[in-house]
Amino acid sequence: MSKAREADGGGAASKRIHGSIARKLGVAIVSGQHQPGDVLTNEIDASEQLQVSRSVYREAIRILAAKGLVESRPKTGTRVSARARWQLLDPDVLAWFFESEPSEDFLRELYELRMIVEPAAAALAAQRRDEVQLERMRAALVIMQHETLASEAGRAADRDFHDTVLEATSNGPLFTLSSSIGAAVRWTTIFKQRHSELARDPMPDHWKVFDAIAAGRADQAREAMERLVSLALEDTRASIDAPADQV
Amino acid sequence: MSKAREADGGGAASKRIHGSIARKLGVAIVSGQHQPGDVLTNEIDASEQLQVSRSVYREAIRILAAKGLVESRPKTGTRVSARARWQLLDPDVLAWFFESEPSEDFLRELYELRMIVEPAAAALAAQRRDEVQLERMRAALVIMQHETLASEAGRAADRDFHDTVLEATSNGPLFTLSSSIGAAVRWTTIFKQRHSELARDPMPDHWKVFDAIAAGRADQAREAMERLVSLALEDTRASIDAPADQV
DNA sequence: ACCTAAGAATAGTCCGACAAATATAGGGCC
DNA sequence: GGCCCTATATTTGTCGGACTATTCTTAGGT
Repeated sequence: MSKAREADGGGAASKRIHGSIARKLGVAIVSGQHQPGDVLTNEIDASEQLQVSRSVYREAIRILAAKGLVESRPKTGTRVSARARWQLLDPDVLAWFFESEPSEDFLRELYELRMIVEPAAAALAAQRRDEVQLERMRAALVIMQHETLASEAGRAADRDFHDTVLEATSNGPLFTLSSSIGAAVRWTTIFKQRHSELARDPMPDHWKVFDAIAAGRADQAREAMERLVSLALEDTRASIDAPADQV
Repeated sequence: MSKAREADGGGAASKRIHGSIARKLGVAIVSGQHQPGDVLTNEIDASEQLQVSRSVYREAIRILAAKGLVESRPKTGTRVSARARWQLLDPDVLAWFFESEPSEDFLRELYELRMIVEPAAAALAAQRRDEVQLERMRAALVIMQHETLASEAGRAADRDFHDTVLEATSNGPLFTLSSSIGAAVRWTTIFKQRHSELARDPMPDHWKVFDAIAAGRADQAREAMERLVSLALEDTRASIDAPADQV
């Protein structure tokens, strides 16, 4: 599982060298390979081992520090920060988590967050969405229905739907969570698909959310989204507990 | 208002030069001085204007890029990203916002987020808190009661209480929001205090939340926290709408 | 036993050069 | 005349090395 993952691994962060170094170190940290408190190899040796210049290595460290994963001080060196300081909702950090088979606990916690945020967001979206957003939600669900979650296009449409709901809240900080929730949706969906197709058809739940938002019924939208997320959680949990099909 | 602000301005990020440059640019961006889409001065000229080496300037840019504020590409240069990409919940980004008088809309959005997250967190905390966390909440409230929100110690205790509630959810991603919500609490409280003391005594609301969490009553904790946040919102709104006392 | 000063290790900063990427403009071809 | 392709200029990206500032540690002095 430490093999190159093409889902997003070659994507945004790893075009430049400093980005790929940051990703490599980030994955090593969030996967527990470097524990909080551990001191990293000093810049000179580390950059030598990684075959990059010290400048590049330093820029990678700056990225990690900006996301709360490490802290640097002269003489002491660069050490992994306490987990409480990690920006777990940062899209990159989240992506790094999912590059190395996250723990079941972590998945559960993410679902818990979705369970808090998404129903409330759906309620706000029902009150504030405009026609353009509504149309985008509808289009996303249509694509999702045709393509199913087995294809990347279908999964992208799923994320697009959830993103647009967040966007329709007209709440900037809340919308920031869409990249986090989107990441959670993306990876957990892949987990589900990895096992047998015992997963239920997700479309009826999605349409109910959409209809409520379209009708402007906040409470109904909240409840529909609650059902959607909790059912998704059940499916994910089932596919984790179940003996793997193709390991 | 562009004067050095000592509340946290000289604190964590600005000891090293690259940190202070990142902060300076970050503030310029979130305050609208550089609009999304704008291209920043090229590295050579910019570092010259700022009187720092190009390496330092580049590390500052890496920090901003890690937080989603800018994107760099050869030939095109470094440009301010669309607002939707900004990691608005990052503690540093939030701090930069509050260094330059955030808009009323932004405050309202943050309260809306608190209104979604904190009641749910209180409910979870009621079910999961351990004795140590309970004791820390109690101690924080005692300090808050003695010091009042007029002193920094009192405000720190207030933040500590809210932090501990988040922590008691035993949910890592959720706890990540504590630094964001803590920042919101910190600055909005200062706003309230800036005006006349028409603010209500916040202690009864806080104690009700505490009692519910101590008793393990999830629903009661949720409702108490809902009241607490919505009353705080009212106070903040009132002190913004009211003619300023000392401008 | 405690305080103080010297030393060592590390990140931080600076500089200058070259490489890679990419948008743009210009020339050649159809 | 219009389109494609190539050359070029601009900007970030990468490199290597030197020197500085910070701070932990250790040895020495009181």
